[in-house]
Amino acid sequence: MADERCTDMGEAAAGERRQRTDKQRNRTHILEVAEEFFAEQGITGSLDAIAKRAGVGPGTLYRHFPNREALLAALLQARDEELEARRIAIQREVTDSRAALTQWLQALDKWVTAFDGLPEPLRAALTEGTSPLALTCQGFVTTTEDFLRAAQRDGHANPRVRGRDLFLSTLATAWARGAALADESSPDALVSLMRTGWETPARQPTPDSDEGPSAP
Amino acid sequence: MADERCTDMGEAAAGERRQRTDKQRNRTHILEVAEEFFAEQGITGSLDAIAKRAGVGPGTLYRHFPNREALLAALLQARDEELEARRIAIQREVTDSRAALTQWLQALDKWVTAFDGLPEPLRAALTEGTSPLALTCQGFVTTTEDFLRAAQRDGHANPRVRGRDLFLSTLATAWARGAALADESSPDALVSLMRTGWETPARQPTPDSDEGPSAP
DNA sequence: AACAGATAAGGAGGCGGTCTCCGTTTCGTC
DNA sequence: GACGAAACGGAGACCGCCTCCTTATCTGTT
Repeated sequence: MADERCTDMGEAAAGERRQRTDKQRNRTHILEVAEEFFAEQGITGSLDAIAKRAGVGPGTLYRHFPNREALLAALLQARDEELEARRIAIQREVTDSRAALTQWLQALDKWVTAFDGLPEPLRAALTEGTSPLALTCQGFVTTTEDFLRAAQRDGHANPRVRGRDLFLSTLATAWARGAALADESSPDALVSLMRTGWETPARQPTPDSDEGPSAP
Repeated sequence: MADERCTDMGEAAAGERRQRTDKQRNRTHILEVAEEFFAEQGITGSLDAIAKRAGVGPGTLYRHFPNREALLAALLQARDEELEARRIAIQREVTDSRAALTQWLQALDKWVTAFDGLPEPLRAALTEGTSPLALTCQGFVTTTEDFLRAAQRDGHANPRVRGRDLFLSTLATAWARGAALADESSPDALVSLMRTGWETPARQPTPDSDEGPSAP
């Protein structure tokens, strides 16, 4: 999004030298290998190991992707586009705003679960803002807000809930799924817990004051 | 809980030799230092650094606490007792089962937030079961189940929710709080989202089938 | 009080991970 | 082809976890 090294060939803008083909090739190959590697071992696997498997030196890997987050961001970019496409599809096809929000959250959940351990760096990106992942996240928060606003307008969602809360919840749910308490029913349970949380605007929320703890 | 090295002095059971006083002293001192250290830097700080700050060699630290989890577990033990006391207090004083569950969840949340980054190893302990933290967690899940059952009996809680889901949610919420999206309102928002999830048993949950995604 | 045996402390060092620096190679251009 | 810029490779610095073996310390006994 930010720069154009994702364009197919490294075409120089003006009279500048063209990007070297070996660089492009290496980049692509590293990404392929990393994708496979992260899919196998989760995102905490050794970067040097990825370099080795890709048949390049560590230096090469780190020149292309200065750290794990950068690599992750590049890897996620393709999926970003998928998700964006999904967003457009939902907005075009799904007229019921409640169903639209639900489907968007499902899509988001799937994106967030692309690799094992992904929620952690995403959360970190959210706070630090310096990560290459941060921008993407922010965009999806905004999208979530759009869907949410529509659902709220139609009375399908609790008006006090915010888009970022929903995004964070999705992240947290995906994170928790990593545990699942050795029990496959928990993931669904959490999702529906969260859904019940945002979905019903009908009931008056219980006043907070009536059961504050007397102990500190 | 499992062994008795928590007894005040290292009194031997039978004709066995007494525990050396320097060992006891070191253990205590390491714990003090670790508590301070984790409070400052979160639980991911270097263990060697703790040993250094405590003025002992790394070997000494690792003999007392074979890994980070063991150290954490020892550190948490005092707080376990606090939480247990709180449980008893709630069960004794709070008659309304809904308020009791809420207060218990608050206490749990506080315990889980004792140190920065704590939710992560707790979640891991939950799945792997081999961790010294696992037993404690399991106990708290059970307690949560007790409170929840009571609330469900009185019609205050959704009967489909399970104790472990609530525990996991608490964990996940605490985890998310680490991010908070640079925004102090999110933590509360998540907690209330979750609460709305378990609290209302009145509404019939929307059938899942009506809005499944058409896309894969 | 001194001794002997058990017990614990200390810390060097192995391992594996991240990341950097610089000599060498490869590529695009003239 | 030859030249210069660009990219590569990998040795190695640094750090964190953890182990192993030597040395120091403590405890119960004579």
